[in-house]
Amino acid sequence: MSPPQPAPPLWLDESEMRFWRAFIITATLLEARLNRDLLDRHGLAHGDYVILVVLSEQPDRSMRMSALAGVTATSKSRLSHQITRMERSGLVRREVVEDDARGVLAVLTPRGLARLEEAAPTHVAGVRTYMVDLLNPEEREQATVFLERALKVLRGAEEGAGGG
Amino acid sequence: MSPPQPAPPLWLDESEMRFWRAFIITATLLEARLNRDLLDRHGLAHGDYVILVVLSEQPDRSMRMSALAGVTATSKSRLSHQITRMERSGLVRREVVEDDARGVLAVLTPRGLARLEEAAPTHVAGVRTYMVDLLNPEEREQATVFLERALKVLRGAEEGAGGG
DNA sequence: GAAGATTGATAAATCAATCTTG
DNA sequence: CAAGATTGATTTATCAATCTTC
Repeated sequence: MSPPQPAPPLWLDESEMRFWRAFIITATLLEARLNRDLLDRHGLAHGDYVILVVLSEQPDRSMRMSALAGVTATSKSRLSHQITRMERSGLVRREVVEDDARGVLAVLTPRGLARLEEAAPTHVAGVRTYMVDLLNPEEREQATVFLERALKVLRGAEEGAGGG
Repeated sequence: MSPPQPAPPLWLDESEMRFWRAFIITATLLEARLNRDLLDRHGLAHGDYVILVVLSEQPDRSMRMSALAGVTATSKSRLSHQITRMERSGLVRREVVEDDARGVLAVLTPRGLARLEEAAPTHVAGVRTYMVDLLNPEEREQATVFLERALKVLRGAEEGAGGG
């Protein structure tokens, strides 16, 4: 047993609160803004865009459903519905995995790739304007270190509470 | 007219991309985790919790709908539906504004306050564990400065594209 | 007619249950 | 029976239209 530690305060002080609010509101507004820009100019939701990007980066332009869900931080159920919609729009197609008939591959279609390339400049411009341009490289590096630390903690916390 | 500026690159480099992904995925997972913790332990959605907090901080424990929508970064339509649900659960009530019969006040009820106080420790613990504890005060201050800069840009970008 | 807010219809996300293969 | 994924029912979010008051 370790000696008794002072418990963390039960409330956030003003500085902590300011930080916390800035983070959560910024994240909310940012996602909404990128989503709106993509939707208005290219008829593509931000969520769909992310999936297209991830698939496009794979050597075979495809990924298993569960892996895709993990990378994009969405539930398997939600991803399944989403891929169904994207399939209907011809952006991706499903394919059964060789050697494991349980597995399903989401595959980027030529049409999906074309739509991605069309929308990418809008997205990149948004990411620059609302985020990247507001930090110099050193600050960005620091921020990334912090965010990846948080990511690690959050990924750890995911275990134990099922990801539906 | 200013002299021609070099255009920003059309793509994100690896460092920018890493930063961007870390941000968006962290934000997604964080909101999901806080939501889940509150829901599982207190039957309260994170969105509802935020509204309760904001109202509780007002001198008269109330706020106009449009102001509340602005502060919490949600659309007026969405807020209206949400307040209706919260009203049904007895967490808030609506009240007409004096001197402007168009205005509606969302008012925190005693029951809403009780539920907030009950849930707060869970939320605070989460915010500490997943965010605040991962930065020292100086880093946090820097991060806040950046986030508030982003917030300003995003709030500016909101104008011109209506908020439902 | 603009500001403040709500409504009802459609679309998307969540939850619990299910199906198939390993 | 666990892993991978889907389905259908319910809940929540979004969109366009509307209503009332200034």
